Amino acid sequence: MKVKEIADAAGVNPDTVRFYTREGLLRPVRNPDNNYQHYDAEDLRRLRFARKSRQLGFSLPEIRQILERADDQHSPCPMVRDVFEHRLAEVEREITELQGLRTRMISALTAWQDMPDGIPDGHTICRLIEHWDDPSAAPCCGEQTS
Amino acid sequence: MKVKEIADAAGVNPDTVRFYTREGLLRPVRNPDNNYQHYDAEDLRRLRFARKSRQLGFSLPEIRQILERADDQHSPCPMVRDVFEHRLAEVEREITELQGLRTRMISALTAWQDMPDGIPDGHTICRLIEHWDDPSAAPCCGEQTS
DNA sequence: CTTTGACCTGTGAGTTGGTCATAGGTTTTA
DNA sequence: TAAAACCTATGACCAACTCACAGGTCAAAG
Repeated sequence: MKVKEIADAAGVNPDTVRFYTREGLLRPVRNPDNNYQHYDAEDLRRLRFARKSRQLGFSLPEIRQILERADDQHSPCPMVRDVFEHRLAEVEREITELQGLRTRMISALTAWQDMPDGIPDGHTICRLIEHWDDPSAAPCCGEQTS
Repeated sequence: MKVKEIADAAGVNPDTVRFYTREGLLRPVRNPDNNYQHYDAEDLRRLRFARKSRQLGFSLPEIRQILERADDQHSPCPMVRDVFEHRLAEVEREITELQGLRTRMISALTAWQDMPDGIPDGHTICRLIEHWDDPSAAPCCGEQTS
């Protein structure tokens, strides 16, 4: 298969195939006549696997690691379970964070209904935002939230 | 105030101050003697405003737009309300998506408890992932989910 | 007076996972 | 035979910073 063929077969952009090849996830053979890359069924399996893994939140280095372990005839699955559980915890943390943000935004919108728009007066840019209370900000001195 | 002073006052990295300055969010005056930037109380207000806006999910171009409107003595608040409501909808969409992912991950982990690890056999890399069912994938031909 | 340390400057690179543009070579189709 | 569709490699671009580098400035301590 040539680049566009494998890309279509997996439903991705041809540039993604080239990118994954550069990253070492796919390993085509090169035709010396025309310098084209040639992908086989194994590459397609790897590509589909990589895409599924991406949907599950794995990073490209993690995926490459899994593929390399599989190449060595080791079962990558225990590792997959491990990374997967970490990823699940992260997803849950993100959900909690977003829900907190959502709650704060809704209460801010409610509070704003009663506030006039106002013209910037040199001390206040937009009181909607400046008077918005951020509970996640440290209430104490010299914070560096980054 | 010099860079580090305003950065400390707002609890951010000095490089962030320089970055925001390059981006036009802050407008210090330059001391011709030593070529240093000099920030005043207005810049500190703008910086704090920008950081609060970032926490609320505004992008830097949006923040710059709000600040420019405030400079022109127009009230940016109606615009803020507008962008804010869009942002809220987006946050809720993200929450829904992450919750769906979480559900699928948990059911996958449960299903995996009963599956053997297996050694890669040239057809399967890791059946944990390859046999994971993605309900968000289009069931039909030639998808391009990008 | 000099040195040390903390600060300042601008520029450029790195982060993540691709996507797009460009310029030039090849193959297929009309 | 010429145009369309493909291939190649390289590098820029997205967001919002962060960090590294090389060189200039300044305050206090020795």
